[in-house]
Amino acid sequence: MKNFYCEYSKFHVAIDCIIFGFTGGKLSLLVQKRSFEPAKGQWSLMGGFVRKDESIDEAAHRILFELTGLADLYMEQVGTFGEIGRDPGERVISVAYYALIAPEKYDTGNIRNHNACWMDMDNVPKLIFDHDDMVAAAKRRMREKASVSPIGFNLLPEKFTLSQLQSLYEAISGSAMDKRNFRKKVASMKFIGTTGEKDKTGSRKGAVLYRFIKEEYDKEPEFKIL
Amino acid sequence: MKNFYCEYSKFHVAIDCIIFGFTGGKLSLLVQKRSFEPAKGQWSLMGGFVRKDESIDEAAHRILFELTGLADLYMEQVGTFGEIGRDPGERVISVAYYALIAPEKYDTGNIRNHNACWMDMDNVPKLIFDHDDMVAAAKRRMREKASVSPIGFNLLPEKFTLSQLQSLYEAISGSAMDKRNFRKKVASMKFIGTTGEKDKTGSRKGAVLYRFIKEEYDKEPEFKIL
DNA sequence: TCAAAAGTGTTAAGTTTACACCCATGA
DNA sequence: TCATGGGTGTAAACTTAACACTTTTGA
Repeated sequence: MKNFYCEYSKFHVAIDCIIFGFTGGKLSLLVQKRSFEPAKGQWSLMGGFVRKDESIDEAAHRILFELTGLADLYMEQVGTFGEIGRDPGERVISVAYYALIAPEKYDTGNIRNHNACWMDMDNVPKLIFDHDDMVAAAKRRMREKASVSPIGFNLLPEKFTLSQLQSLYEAISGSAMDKRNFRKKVASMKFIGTTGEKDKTGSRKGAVLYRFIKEEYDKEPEFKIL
Repeated sequence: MKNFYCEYSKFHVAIDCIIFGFTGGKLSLLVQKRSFEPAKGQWSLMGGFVRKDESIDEAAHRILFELTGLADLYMEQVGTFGEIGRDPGERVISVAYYALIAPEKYDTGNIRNHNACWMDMDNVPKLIFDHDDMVAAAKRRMREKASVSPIGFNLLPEKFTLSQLQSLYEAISGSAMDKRNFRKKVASMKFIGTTGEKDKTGSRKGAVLYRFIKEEYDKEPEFKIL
């Protein structure tokens, strides 16, 4: 026997990316008008096929880079979707990843080139195949992770106000929070510190700008919000 | 263009199963001596390749059935492992699933036929390839899920004592619990009810046997232990 | 009769929730 | 001067954690 494996079937393996953004107090999703058959012209997640010379994580980063021009996005695998008929074109097994992208990093030009656009999270059109399931799974996973790990900062600009931070977590959890209780909790987190600067764009009074201090978090990596 | 997909690479896709058991107050793992190259004779997870005519979930159930003879095990996908050199034989992308198996269901004969055996959880030998990573990920996922959903009962016999239940959750969480606090919590869960029977094997006095009442749980599906 | 596991309540500490007003500023 | 978002503390409700002795019974 030269190679035990060769008698088994091989499959196309794809990556699909659920790309979350946050602007104007709302979560949004980056979706794409599909430019090839099957389902050409319909809305879908950004995706692509895994190549021989890359791991699946590398493939996910490459695909995301092609669309956004950004190489260092926070990404996490959600799960793999392998129903037989999920892609009517041909059997494809697809690994879903979610990514978090900060508004300051949006490269509108690059995104437009790919027929992609941001859609308000609770107003996403019907997507092709099982992409709606992928989005649902990604939301669930992202929410769980965000409640227990400081990944949310990847959705905010480097410097942010406490009101922004609160509205982010309200959007993630889908429920309103008490301002004073929220600020009390933030005050107890040494890894969220003031920059000394003020943001005057959001109010007449101006709000203090805070930042996430990774070095502090790494000293004592505990996080619990929501 | 006849088929847009055909220019892309195809991959072997495998399933690897992390099979958890619980006996004698300890979690255990079902591992297998590999009967083919590469890495023949070394310890590995139970696995197999996905076939053309089945979804990946179906493949996972099939593989588990071949080993255990059981069709209705609790299973959940952990994640997909796709590093290029993870299998030195050939490029294989592998989807890991964990399964929970109750001691009363152990079919020792069938398991032996597959060169498989139960290993005490914190005494598992070094496994091939990235199987140790898979086990670590599965443990993490199983613990998280078990703390918030009543999947643990899949590791117990139909009828169990409160001491058994407590030692299960101690094993899952890796930390001791207070007996009175634990029983208080259990008492507040309407979906854990007494059977009226007693188990005399574990002590002279005998302990009341309880059971998980799915119908009750479904009425008000909330669970929080640990 | 005694060893071994089963069973049983109370209190203190900590956490979470609810709640309302003053401040600073630019228009 | 006033409309707008920014900022601040306290008390009650609830949850969690700590803790030790009595019961039953087979060997």
